[in-house]
Order: sequence, then structure tokens, then C-alpha cells
Amino acid sequence: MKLNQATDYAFRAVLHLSCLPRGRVVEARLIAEEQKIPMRFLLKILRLLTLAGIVESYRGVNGGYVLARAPAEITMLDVVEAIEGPIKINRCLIAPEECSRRAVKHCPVHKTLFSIQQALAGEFKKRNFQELCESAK
Amino acid sequence: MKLNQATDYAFRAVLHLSCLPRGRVVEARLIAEEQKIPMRFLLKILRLLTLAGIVESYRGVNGGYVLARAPAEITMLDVVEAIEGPIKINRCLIAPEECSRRAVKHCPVHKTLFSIQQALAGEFKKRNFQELCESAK
DNA sequence: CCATTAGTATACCATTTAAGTCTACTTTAT
DNA sequence: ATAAAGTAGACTTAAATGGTATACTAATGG
Repeated sequence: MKLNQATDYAFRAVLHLSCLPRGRVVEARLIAEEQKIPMRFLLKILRLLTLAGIVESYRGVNGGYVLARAPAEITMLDVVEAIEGPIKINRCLIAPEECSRRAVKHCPVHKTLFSIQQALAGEFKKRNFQELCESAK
Repeated sequence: MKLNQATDYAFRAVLHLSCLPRGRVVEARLIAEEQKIPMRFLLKILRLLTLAGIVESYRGVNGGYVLARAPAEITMLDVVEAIEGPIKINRCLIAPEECSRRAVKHCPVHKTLFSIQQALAGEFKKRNFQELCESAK
């Protein structure tokens, strides 16, 4: 029931970018130093954020990363899912075949967990990086 | 961001007991068979539930487990915490010393995660085993 | 056009955690 | 006394986590 360290780093990296003037490209190295994230590990995280369309990357001299859209349009859920994939709090919700048919049919636990999962996703979705950046000031 | 398999088993074990006539003592073996939980593993889980005061155990012939209180008084949060300990979605909330002072002071991420954590715990707390048992029928 | 800077792609590694099993022991009813 | 049932804790295997290393590609600018 815990977020990855990578997700925590991702929050901080996206927050860092969110607090910069819109459109400013910044190298991974600077984010790593500023946010105290191991450089190589951060690069992996930034790759995931890029693939998820949260940031854009530029290679070569003067390269780096920028937010792909306005901070207000990026939620914590976007970031969590970019790093960890869709939120699934329960094994059976991921692989229903792991539950015996009996369990699935008779066990209300799974239905309930699903609704809790939805609520949790909703909480992450409520928070965007413009707000986060404002409360950082 | 996922519950342990053990927690899922625990839900099912407590649900099983919740649906029995009040005060009925039942051996682990029966729960294991009925709920398709590996016997030895279930025993470990029941031990945790016992220590948490959710079930009571009786040793020896005709021994087994009973709920320690009414199903309506047992929430999913009780069970989650019995198995996994207090809900902590973020590393830094567990071990604040792992965050640099800088992060803690300047980073609104941690404050936000804490409020999400509270919401999540609230969701688990809302659900009790009387309700679960009723929806099992 | 090539040297430098910066991101990309993979493979690798060490630790920790999860899930489950094994052996030996204690308690209790009959 | 014996069999049934829970308790204790060491042990095992596999996967996930967190991080590193190596080699590559792309872009810029002198």
C-alpha cells in the first residue's frame, strides 16, 4: 500500500518543472541536483514521463526537459500512472483469473476494493501541479 | 500501491467468520479449504488478526477461531492495519529523516500525499464486515 | 565536420519484500 | 495418553525495488 520511491521522485521532478517559467527547458542534471535524485535513476523516470506525454525531451547541446502541457493540466494521477501503471490496489483486480470463480462470484470483498480503488484514483486526480506549485511558494 | 495477498486472504477469512452464527468457533483448516487459502499461510494471518484483537483463538481439540467482536464493529481498515501496519502511502511519511529538511519544508508533495493517505484510510474505515457479509448473501 | 553535450536503450546488480513452507512445540478435550 | 488444534520462528524461493554501467544516438556550434 505504498508508492514507489520512483513515483515520489517523479512528483518532485514534475513539480520542479511546474514552478519554472512556462516553456523553459532544463537538463536532467539540474533537476537531479536540485531535487537530490540520483541522476541515472532520474533519467529513467524522465523517460517514463516523456512516454506518458507529461514532459517533452530535447537531445543534444542545450537539450533537456519541458512540461508538455500547463501544470494545471497535470494531475498527480497522471504522474502515478506514468510511473507505476494504472492504480490497482488488489491482485485479483489485475488478474481476475487468479481468483477462483467461486471467490469472484461470492466474495463482495473485490467489489468493495474496486470502489475504494476508484476513490483513491479520484484523490490523486483532484490534485494538479499548478496548485502544488503555488503551495510551494 | 497494492495490498498484500495476505491482506486479501485476511479479508476473506474475516468475512468467512462474519457470516457464521455469532460465537461459532471454526478451525483454520475449514477456513483454508473454504476460502482456498494455503493452510500454513492462513495460520500466520490468523495469528496477526488475533494479536490485533480482531479474532480470538482457542487451542487444542475443538479449538479454532471466532470473531472477537460483532462484524459491524470490524472495519476493513482494522484488517488492513492488522496485516500491514498503519497505512503509509509514502516513504517519507514513514521515515521523515529520509527526506532532507529542505524537501520537508519546501515540498508540498508530502503534505498532499498525507491528505490522500487520510482519505484512503477513511475509505477503508467506512466499510465494515456486517455490510460485506450482507452483500455476500 | 567533429567534439561536446545531453538524452536513449539495455543490461546488470544488490537488497529487500512477498508469499509460502517446514519443523518443532504447547495446549486442551476426551 | 493421544490426537487435534493453535503457536513460534527459521527457512526458502521468486519477484520487485532502487540504483548503476555501458554503449549508443541526436543536436549544436565552432
